[in-house]
Amino acid sequence: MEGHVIASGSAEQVGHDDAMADIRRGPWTAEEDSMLKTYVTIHGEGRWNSVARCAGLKRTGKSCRLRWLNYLRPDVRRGNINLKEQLLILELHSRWGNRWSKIAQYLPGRTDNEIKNYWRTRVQKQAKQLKCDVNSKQFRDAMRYVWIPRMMERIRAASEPYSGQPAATDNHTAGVSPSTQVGAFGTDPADHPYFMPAISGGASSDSSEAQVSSISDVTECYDLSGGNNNYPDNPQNGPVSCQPGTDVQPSEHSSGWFDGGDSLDGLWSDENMWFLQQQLCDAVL
DNA sequence: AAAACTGACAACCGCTGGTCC
DNA sequence: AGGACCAGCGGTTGTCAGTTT
Repeated sequence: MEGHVIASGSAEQVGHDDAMADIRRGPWTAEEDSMLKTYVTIHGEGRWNSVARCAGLKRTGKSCRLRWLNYLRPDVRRGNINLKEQLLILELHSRWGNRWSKIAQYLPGRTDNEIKNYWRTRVQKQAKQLKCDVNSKQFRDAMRYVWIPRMMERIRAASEPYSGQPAATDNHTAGVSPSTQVGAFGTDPADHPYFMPAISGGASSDSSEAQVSSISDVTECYDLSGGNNNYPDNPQNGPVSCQPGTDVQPSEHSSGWFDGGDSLDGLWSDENMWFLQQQLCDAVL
């Protein structure tokens, strides 16, 4: 769809010239993308207002910056967020809350906008299904006791190509009963071989600051790694990133539950939901 | 086949903090 | 000191493709 032109500037950063007179809004065209990309490639990022002006774009500097960072930047990754990335997002969000840009720093190629959208569309949806708030203790427990352990189990299974069970086969399809597949992790996170200390620390606290371990604990303990040091806070011991080359990918024979969307659906089957609600009720009582 | 609904994602908005003059 | 400008952040909305009815 073509973007439209507005007659007057928005309140944001009202400029001192009349460039605001015909600012385009809405979806970017291929031509605009090309103009912006060419300009930034030659002149570099920054000074977005002048980028917009000098590149001949009838956009705000803000809009140019956003388009570049979220879409045109060469290293931006597109496509489904894989399990490792999902796990990292859950972990980092449990620590920092809605600090999307900070979280995005640990997922190279992913933008804060993408992570924010993931959280809103996938994670909040599950909270809604459980009839609890995404920030509630109940939902955090659900993540801790079921969601994250299952994700880690899947990642582990995928990293062991043939250890008795196909790496990319859901327990449903593998014929494991619902009660077994969930119950195998127990109700005590400490029972679980992949229990995450970082998250357990805040178990009884609503404070996201409470008893958190270093980021490196998470990935070092569970070896999500592919070996990468691209971490702003801790370049030497930072968490292992989700580089394209180290993604957990479905095998040729997989049923595809490693693509972003399916993985969550599998985790939140009716049986799992029932189990979760039972657990949550028990926890409350 | 078409309308209604839903989910995913792109884009915008308001606000905040930093820098410069 | 304080105003103007700017970059960046997080929340929200708009759009569109896919799905369901």
